[in-house]
Amino acid sequence: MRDVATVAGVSTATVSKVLNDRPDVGPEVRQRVLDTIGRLGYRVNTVARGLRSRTTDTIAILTDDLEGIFTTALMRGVEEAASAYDVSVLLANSYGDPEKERKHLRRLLDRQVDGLIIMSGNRVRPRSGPALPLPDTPYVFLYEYGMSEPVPSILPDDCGGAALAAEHLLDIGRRRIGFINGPASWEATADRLDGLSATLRAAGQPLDPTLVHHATTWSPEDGYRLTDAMLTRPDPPDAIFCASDDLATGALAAIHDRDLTIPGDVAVVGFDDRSLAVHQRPPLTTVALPLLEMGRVAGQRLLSAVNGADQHHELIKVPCELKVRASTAP
Amino acid sequence: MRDVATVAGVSTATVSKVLNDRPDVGPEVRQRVLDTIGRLGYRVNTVARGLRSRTTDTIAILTDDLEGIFTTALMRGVEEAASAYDVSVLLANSYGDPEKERKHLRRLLDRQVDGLIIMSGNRVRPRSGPALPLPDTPYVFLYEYGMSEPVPSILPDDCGGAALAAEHLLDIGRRRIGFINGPASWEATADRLDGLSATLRAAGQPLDPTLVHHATTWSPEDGYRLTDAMLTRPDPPDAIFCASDDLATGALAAIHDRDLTIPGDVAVVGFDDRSLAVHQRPPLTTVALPLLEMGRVAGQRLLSAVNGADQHHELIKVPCELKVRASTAP
DNA sequence: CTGAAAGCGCTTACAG
DNA sequence: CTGAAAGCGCTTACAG
Repeated sequence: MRDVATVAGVSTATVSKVLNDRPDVGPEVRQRVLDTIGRLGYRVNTVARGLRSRTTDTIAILTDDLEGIFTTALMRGVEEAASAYDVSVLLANSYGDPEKERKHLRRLLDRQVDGLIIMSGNRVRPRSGPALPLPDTPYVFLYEYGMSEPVPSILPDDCGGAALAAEHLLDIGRRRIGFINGPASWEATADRLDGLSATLRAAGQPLDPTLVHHATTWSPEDGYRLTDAMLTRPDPPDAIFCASDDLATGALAAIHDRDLTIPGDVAVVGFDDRSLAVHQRPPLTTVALPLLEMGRVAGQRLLSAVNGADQHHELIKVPCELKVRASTAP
Repeated sequence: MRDVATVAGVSTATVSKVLNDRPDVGPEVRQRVLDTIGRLGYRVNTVARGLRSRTTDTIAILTDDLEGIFTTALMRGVEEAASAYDVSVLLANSYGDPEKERKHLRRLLDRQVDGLIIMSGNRVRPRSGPALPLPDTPYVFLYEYGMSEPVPSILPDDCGGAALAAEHLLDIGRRRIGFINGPASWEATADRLDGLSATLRAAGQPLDPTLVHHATTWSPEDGYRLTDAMLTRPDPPDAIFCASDDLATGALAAIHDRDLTIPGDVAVVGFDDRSLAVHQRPPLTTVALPLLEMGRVAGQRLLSAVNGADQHHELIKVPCELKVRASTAP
């Protein structure tokens, strides 16, 4: 920078002003400085800038599960939002261990990160506050939520997603809708049941409680078993909504094995929109978790907090999207 | 830091020495400083340290595919290695776009990262050098390789992995081994064929060329089709090795559908060890890609380069591991 | 063994 | 509109 100043015949203060697009620089001086910077290939030292300006243009993702099936899509959303503002993203993995979380937080604070995204790669559930108090550093929760911390939590709208599935099944004329829910220990399952049941009730087609099952695992095997059981009834369902694509995969197999047609005899809708959904035979209609968008929202909310926006306790539910495929569309 | 110095009655230079475990501090002074640091809850400012010491204890992962199926495991390995040395990891996603890669590199260099891991989340293949010359910043390639850059590339040992599968099948007495390879445009497929064929030849049981197939996609459907074709032969194989778990999934289904037993009539081995492998019926024996270990090795090699170790052009092949499950073990 | 001084590369009041 | 000066919070020769 001193070199640039010397060559351009100005002070380093002026170079700095040009670099930071300050208005108080004359146009011809600005141009001269810009030219010199280009000619010399000068690049700002972000570390020095950070020391002086007390802001590092860096945020961190602290996750409990770097290998969760939803982690990458969430991270990509965050990275996208951050990159758009020339903010870099640090990655830290706590493995869900509070001790590791504390160590990472300490390191990240030492590094003067501007903000933190505390993220689960796993499932929506409440969690306690950060393992270290963060009085001066904004943060948000992503795909999990705080109970009382004065920050937003970014979540999928599971209830609304299930409602989309319900409306779609009603639209295509289904009247007996079976529901295979996931393990009750997953909070999202309650929301998905609520969305389905409220929508059907509002349409005057209340859910038959004997057609509602809680699987004990998310596996295709459970989906198969529960679907098969429903198909043996004298009054089998004409549609089955599954709370995950894995369950739905099992449902498809069970329907096939009984030589029923999909969606002719039984329509099937999944949840999540994992990559396997589109590869089913027939391709599976499913409710897509808005992971990318959730990541983006988390990044944007965090960055506005970094820039001084107020934060308060808040659950932000990002809408899901229905992907209609052949398992409901003949 | 000045506060600590004042309270402990020493100079900031001494505090710094204590912080950095320099030997030239008296034991009682050291203890006094340590106590004061604890009492005041002092934390070093990494940014200031970085400015002065010209090292940031930060490396970056620059990937072309943040959502690749192998990305998270690779990243976790890198994160683990870095964390062990108290080094932080920045994440950047180029989407495989050289222009984006250049932009990210520029930003990362401005941030004075100590080193870079240039990673594919996709597949092994050669690539050109970094989109920006990196004269002063060490880097390594991960899950892809440079043609001539003087740096190591960390890759899976596909050839050795296929050899493991071959040895295992010979061990359990199989003599007619079919091979369903992936699309030839993936470099790894050549290595996997080599490993299989060399091992069988060495054992005096050369591969029957009519039992070697190149699928056009990695999909279960292709695995099904090619397996089914082999099973209609008068001399069907007693084992099928597939170059991916997805292909193997199709193979399992085809064998089932012909009412043959696994592994009794036909043993099946996959490749990759994706999570679906263990959930097959029967659970699938497969060659595990050493993703975690590859990430670790990449991190360690990079960090030793950061610490001054010499680098040269080198392909580091990390051994795969055979996971024996019920599809070969009765 | 300890400390005074310089300096890493910037930005920011402030004076002119 | 431009620049001299101070300072962000550390570390590092160097002197004692």
